[in-house]
Amino acid sequence: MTGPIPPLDTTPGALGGPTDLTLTPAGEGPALRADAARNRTRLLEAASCLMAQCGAANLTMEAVASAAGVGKGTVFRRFGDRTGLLIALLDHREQLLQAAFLTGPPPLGPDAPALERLHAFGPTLVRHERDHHELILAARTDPRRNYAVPAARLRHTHVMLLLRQAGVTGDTDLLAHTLLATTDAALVHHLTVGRGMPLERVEAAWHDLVDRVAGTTS
Amino acid sequence: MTGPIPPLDTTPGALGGPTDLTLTPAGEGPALRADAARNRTRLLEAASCLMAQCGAANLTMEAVASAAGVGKGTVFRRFGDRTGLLIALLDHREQLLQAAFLTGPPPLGPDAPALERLHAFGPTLVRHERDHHELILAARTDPRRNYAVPAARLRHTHVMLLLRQAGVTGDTDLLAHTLLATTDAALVHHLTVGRGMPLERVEAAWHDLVDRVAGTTS
DNA sequence: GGCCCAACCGGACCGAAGTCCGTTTAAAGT
DNA sequence: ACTTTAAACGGACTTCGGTCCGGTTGGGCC
Repeated sequence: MTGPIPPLDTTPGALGGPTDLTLTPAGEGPALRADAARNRTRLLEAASCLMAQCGAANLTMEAVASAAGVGKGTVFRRFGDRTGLLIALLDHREQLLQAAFLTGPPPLGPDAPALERLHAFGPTLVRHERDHHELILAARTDPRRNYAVPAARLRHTHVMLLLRQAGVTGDTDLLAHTLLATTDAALVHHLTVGRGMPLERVEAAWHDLVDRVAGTTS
Repeated sequence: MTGPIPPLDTTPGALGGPTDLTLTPAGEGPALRADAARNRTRLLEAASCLMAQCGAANLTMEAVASAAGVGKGTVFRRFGDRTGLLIALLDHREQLLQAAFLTGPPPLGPDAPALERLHAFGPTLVRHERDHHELILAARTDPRRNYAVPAARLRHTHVMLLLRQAGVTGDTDLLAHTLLATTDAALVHHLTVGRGMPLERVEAAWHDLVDRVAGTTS
């Protein structure tokens, strides 16, 4: 929290390419030393295992460290902080999602018309967020961080591109943010669990919103 | 975190009425004992003062306690946890905002047509969130909590009502959530600070979104 | 005015996040 | 194979949020 931020690599690809994250899933980090790489996977496995047992909220750094057979300092060196570790775990699970909408089959993948892909993207996201809401919410100590994370930027770029391909004019950048906001894990959790709303209604709202946004051309 | 939740009053009005929070700013708590009430205001003042000096992120419970001349246990008894204290501080600042759109002059207050009020509400919210973003973001440890807080519910109900009064049909409940999501402090901060976007553009996006949503009647 | 109990108070105590620094080691160059 | 150096390692240490429980006090009631 103090000092001018040490080297600190966090997750591989956390820094990403300079500005060209247009269509690549996630660039790998700058190559770790052999032992570091080994420990990294050990730590992620241990964390994943512990989380399955105790839940993401009860995951302690010390427990992860000793389960992986390393010291606590190592965990912090690798992931920066607790949130960094959780984000790394999350990133790993997001690879499948990214593959689905970047290179998968229609209607999500590139072989479908843009508007159709956009419609299909919402429910996919909502379900993904719901399935991992525990981890996602646990990883959200600093809200600012979520927008900076590569996975989030990728989603945003993707939606923005689809909007443009669908012929939507106007501020597609902010429209994409609006659309994505409706799939936020905290919101979905609040609606479905806290207020007992069926998931179908949330999905219907997505389709409705896409129609309202794409229907007119500003 | 364990146990079946003690009495724990948190902020006055934190619990709010059962379900009728339609138009009241915020009900007061169940009347504290004289010394408790005195300490409560002392604590809020001390916290507010310390925050001005060190920033919300560096506010420690112990510092607040000793600055107010009470023990640490007292702070936790009164506000439940750190987040509770921050929310109480925030609630205090929100009174003005609530007064403005519940009983204030047009175009925000009740003497203007619904659609006009809706248009005016966005920029007001965005500026409010930006002005207090430090406190707001610091208070957001558990994202689920933000939707349960009375101030958030009030905003939501307000927008939903305005939408209906403006003749918008469809799922106004979720549309209101969508609109409010675009004024989220973390998002606004990310856009304006992290990406250098002018505030006017965010406000323009609000107006555009209101038009797109209200333009068609589903 | 005096009694009683529920609510309040305080600060010792605990657990976990994050820091620090002396030691060890991978791997690149000679 | 040997040296060198930047990186990685580990665990003691600090700080802070949150809990606990014995002692104190406000205020309704007789």
